[in-house]
Amino acid sequence: MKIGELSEKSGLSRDTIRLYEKNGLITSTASQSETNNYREYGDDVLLQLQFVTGARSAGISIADLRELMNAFFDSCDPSQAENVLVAKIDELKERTLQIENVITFLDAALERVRKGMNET
Amino acid sequence: MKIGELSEKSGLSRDTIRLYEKNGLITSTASQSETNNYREYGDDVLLQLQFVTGARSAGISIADLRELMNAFFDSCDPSQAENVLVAKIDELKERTLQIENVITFLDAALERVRKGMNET
DNA sequence: AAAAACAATAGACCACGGTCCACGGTTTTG
DNA sequence: CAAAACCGTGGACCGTGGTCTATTGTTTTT
Repeated sequence: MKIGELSEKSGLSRDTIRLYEKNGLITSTASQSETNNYREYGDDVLLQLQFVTGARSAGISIADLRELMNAFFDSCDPSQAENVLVAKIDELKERTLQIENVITFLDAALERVRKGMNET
Repeated sequence: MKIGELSEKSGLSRDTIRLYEKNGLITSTASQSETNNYREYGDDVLLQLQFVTGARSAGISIADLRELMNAFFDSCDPSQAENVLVAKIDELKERTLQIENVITFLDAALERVRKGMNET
């Protein structure tokens, strides 16, 4: 499919898709026609974009994502890949801890607010 | 304490502390002396900064944090505060889901990489 | 063929979060 | 007192992630 359709299906703007591709998060196959240089995407790219979108909204940077992609697809140095993966997993677990910390705090605040409302 | 000491204890730069204060995440009491306008911070600010730092590293924006602070301290409209809190909590839970999603994916990738290494 | 819709590229632009710098004032130290 | 260390302010600056625009080229539609 071409970028417009992918944009439609993924919910991302064409610009964002091109940005992701430029940063190596997705790949377009060589264009079909000889007369244009339109990007052509396979269906798998849609799944990849869904993953990327989730990861981005989880706060993972594009650079990190690219590194992860490389670790995932690139078998040239498996022990290196393993290191990257382990490091990122740890980082993400740490992040969830922080978030849960904040949630706990907010829950307490919520409790407090609700009590205050009843007092009135 | 003055900003230098707070910077020392919090591990944040003076600039960052001023930025946070400008954005309403912390508050300094009026300066002691009449001749200067140095900021003066209470011990509680250190705790607040720790919270802010955790929240920031969890990917919560300064603007959101300010909103949360307002919801927390400001009792002028409790039901409004409650709404904000509930919304943010939901948002954070959603975020943890996304992160766990990514972790699962990375765990699978890790597994795969390790298998590949044994094959050799 | 002509118009409309789509695509590529480059570059400007934006918000965010944070750092750095230059300047001038204040306090502390020796 | 003099120098060093500290503080405040304003503005420039930077990287990140994304959007918008202008220009040009291609495909599709009528």
